[in-house]
Parts: sequence; structure tokens; C-alpha cells
Amino acid sequence: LKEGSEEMGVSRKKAEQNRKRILDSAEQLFRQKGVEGVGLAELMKKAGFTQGGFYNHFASKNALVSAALSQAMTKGWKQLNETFDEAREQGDSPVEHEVDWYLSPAHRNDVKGGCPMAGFAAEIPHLSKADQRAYAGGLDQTFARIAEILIEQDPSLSRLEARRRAVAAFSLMVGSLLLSRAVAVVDPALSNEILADGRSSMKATSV
Amino acid sequence: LKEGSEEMGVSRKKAEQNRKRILDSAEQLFRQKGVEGVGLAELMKKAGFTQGGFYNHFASKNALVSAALSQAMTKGWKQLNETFDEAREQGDSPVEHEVDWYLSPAHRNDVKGGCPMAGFAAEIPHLSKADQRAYAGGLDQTFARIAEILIEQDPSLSRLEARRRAVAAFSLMVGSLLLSRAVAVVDPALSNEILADGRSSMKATSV
DNA sequence: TGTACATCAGTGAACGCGCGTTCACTGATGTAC
DNA sequence: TGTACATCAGTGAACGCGCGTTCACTGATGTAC
Repeated sequence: LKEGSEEMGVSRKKAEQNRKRILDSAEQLFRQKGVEGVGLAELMKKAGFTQGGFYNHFASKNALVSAALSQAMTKGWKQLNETFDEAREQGDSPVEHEVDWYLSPAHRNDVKGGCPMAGFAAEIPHLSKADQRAYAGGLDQTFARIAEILIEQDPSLSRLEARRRAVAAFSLMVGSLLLSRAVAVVDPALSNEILADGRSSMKATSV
Repeated sequence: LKEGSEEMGVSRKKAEQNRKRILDSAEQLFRQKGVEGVGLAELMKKAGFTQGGFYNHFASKNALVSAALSQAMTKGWKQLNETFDEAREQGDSPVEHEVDWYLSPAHRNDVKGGCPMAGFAAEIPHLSKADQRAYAGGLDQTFARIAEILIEQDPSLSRLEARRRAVAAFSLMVGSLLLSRAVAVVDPALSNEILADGRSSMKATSV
């Protein structure tokens, strides 16, 4: 058991990879079609398995939803910080860099990925309290990180003012992204305009 | 037929009222639980009927969804204009009046009602193209109306600049409302903060 | 105005279907001696 | 190191259930003469 768990056999390693494949498929499908719009049969088929194997990896669909939300938020948090680091390396304003990515057509089109706070926002009220708490924690953390960066950019900002701007800025980004996605298929021009106007508003308010 | 349709019998009048009750129940339930989260049995029971009667009024669940979305948008449009009229009567700034209502805890808590552009935003990509088109039209109309009001308030604004501000302002309001709703149950303080920061940002940017 | 027939909203049971979940079985993997 | 047994990921069929939809039936409403 001691050494056995250290260097696992092929099958267990493979099983862990398979779990990851199920989880990744779930994350994408849940964003794309909504949690209620995806069945386990479809999901397992996409991951390359038959339906029955699901319960070797997750206790229930709800457990999978929690895991998918959690993974999406972890990815989103990494992405946020990478975007800031990237901007610093290029000597750009970190928040402007973030906004340019966030309100880009590419991010809008990436329905399967992208910001989990936007992608899951509408599902959250239908999920468990634990999931709602996880989401609220992730959102608060995001606000805090943006406020931190704002103070870095302009040290004269008070903590309170930075927080206010961070919350409003992120709300604008989420709203623009969701409205832009809602009309993307039937009115691409309007969809692009929403992104562009969001961007120009962010720049006008010196954030 | 000529006179008969002029002064309809009690039953047909009643039937029309019943249709309205089904439609109203649907509008509320779809907002609350999402379109996929509501079954026709539950819906008809809420409206006070048995399941089978549904198809006397609507051709399918999809047809009901379209009707509910359409009714919600009509109501939303009326509400928008009434809010503007109300502000003018009281000598308030129309847009500020709108924002104070839109980003109020009362509006956040009114999940069954309130702004349809926010309430249905996440559902739209899963609906029919016709519904998506209707939504896009309603959104464009909303942007245009807000831009109009902005020019009324400040005639020096160019059409383009007014439009830009209207789109960004509405996107901020929608984003704040949705994020605020997402965390309302598990973190009321954060939920209120999101609304408050949205409001103060709107005022700071002189909209 | 009064009677005979047609209409049609509402009932309640049933339809096939896909859902989340369970289960007996398999065979390769991992463990014990 | 080699053999015997236990584990457990994956299969595929089945479970009960609720879904959207259909249908035969009812009785009050609306129409025709």
C-alpha cells in the first residue's frame, strides 16, 4: 500500500486520466448547454465512455457539477493572474490588457471556456448552497485581485475607491460579455458593438 | 359570427383569461427556474389547471416560451418608459432614476419579474433563432431609448457618444444585477455591495 | 324566443422517451505469499 | 520471481420516474333555425 500508492499501476493512472476527461467534457458541456441541458449519457459519450461507468468517478450528477464549477473557477483564477503577468512583461497596463482580452470577440466565441464567473452566473441560483458559496468566494477573490492591481497602477487610490471601481469594472465586463453572447448568432454587428462600447467605456473611466 | 365575435360568450372570455393565467405563470416560472427547469405539469398546476388542457392554448412548450419571452419584453419596455416618465414628473434625472430602480435590492429580489433582458439573457442562446431575434430587437430598442434620453439630458452629446454610453451603461446594469442575484442567498453583503458599487460608478461617469 | 346541434375548454389517463441511477458481469491491474 | 486471489474501471442492460405530447370523454357555451 505504501509503495503501491507511490508508483501506481497503469490502470489506476489511466483511470485518473479518464476521470479528468469526464470532468473536462462536463465543464465544456455545462457552459455550452447549461447544467439541465446536458444528460449523463451524452456527456459520457463525449468523453468516450459508456453511461454506466460514470459512477466509478462521481457520486452523482450534482457532485460532477460541483467539481466542474470548482475546476472552472480554478482555471479562471489562473487565467486572470496570467493575463496580469503577461501585461507587466509587455509593459502594458494590466487592467487594460485584461479588458481587451475579456471583451474580445474571441472570448465571446469561447462559450465552452472563458471566464467562469460569466459562464456560470445564471446557473448559480439553481445549484446547491455549497456551490453558491464557492462561487461567491471566487467572485469576491476576483474583485479583490482587480482592486489590488488598480492600486498598483495608481497608488493614490484609496482601498475603498479601488474596490468600488473593481466591482463596477468587473460587473460591466460580465454584463457586456453575456449580452454580447446572447445576440451573437442573430446580430453579430450588435454583438460586436456591445463589446466595443464596453471597452471604450472602460478606457474612458480611466480604469 | 359577425355579431358573435363582437360580444363573445362567457366561456370564450373565460378561456382567454385562463390562457393569460398560464402565460403569466410561465413567465414567472421560466425566470425563476429557467426554461428547462420547469415542466408543463408543474406549470399548469400553478395556473390552476390539469396538464392536458395546456394544448388548448399553446401548440407546444416552445410556443409558450416564445409567448412568455415576448410578453416579458413588452412589459419591460413599458416599465422602462414609465420609469422615465415618472422621473420627468418628479423633476429627476431620468437615467439616474432608472439606475436607482434597476440596481435596487427590490429589483434584485424580484426574480419572477423585473428586467427581461437580464432575466432571460442566459437562456437566449438555448432558444430558437426567432426568439433570439426578438431578444436582439428588444435589446437594440432599449439601447436606442436610453441613448435618446441621454441626448435629452445633455444635447451636446453626439449620437455616437450617446449610443456608446447607453450600451455600456445598460451592460453594467445587467452585469451588476446578475452577479448580485448569483450571490444573494449566500452572501447578502456582497450582493448589496455589487449593486451599490454599480450605482456609484454610474453616477461617477456622469450618466 | 325556444329548441337541436356543433363547438371547444378542461379533465384525467395514457403514450413513448430520455433522464439519473443501479446492477451483474468482464477482465486487466494490483496485492499477498 | 511466480502464482493465486482481490480489486475495481468499464460495459451494457435495466430500473423507476417525470418529461412533452396525445387522446377519448365531459359538459357548458355558442350557433342555427
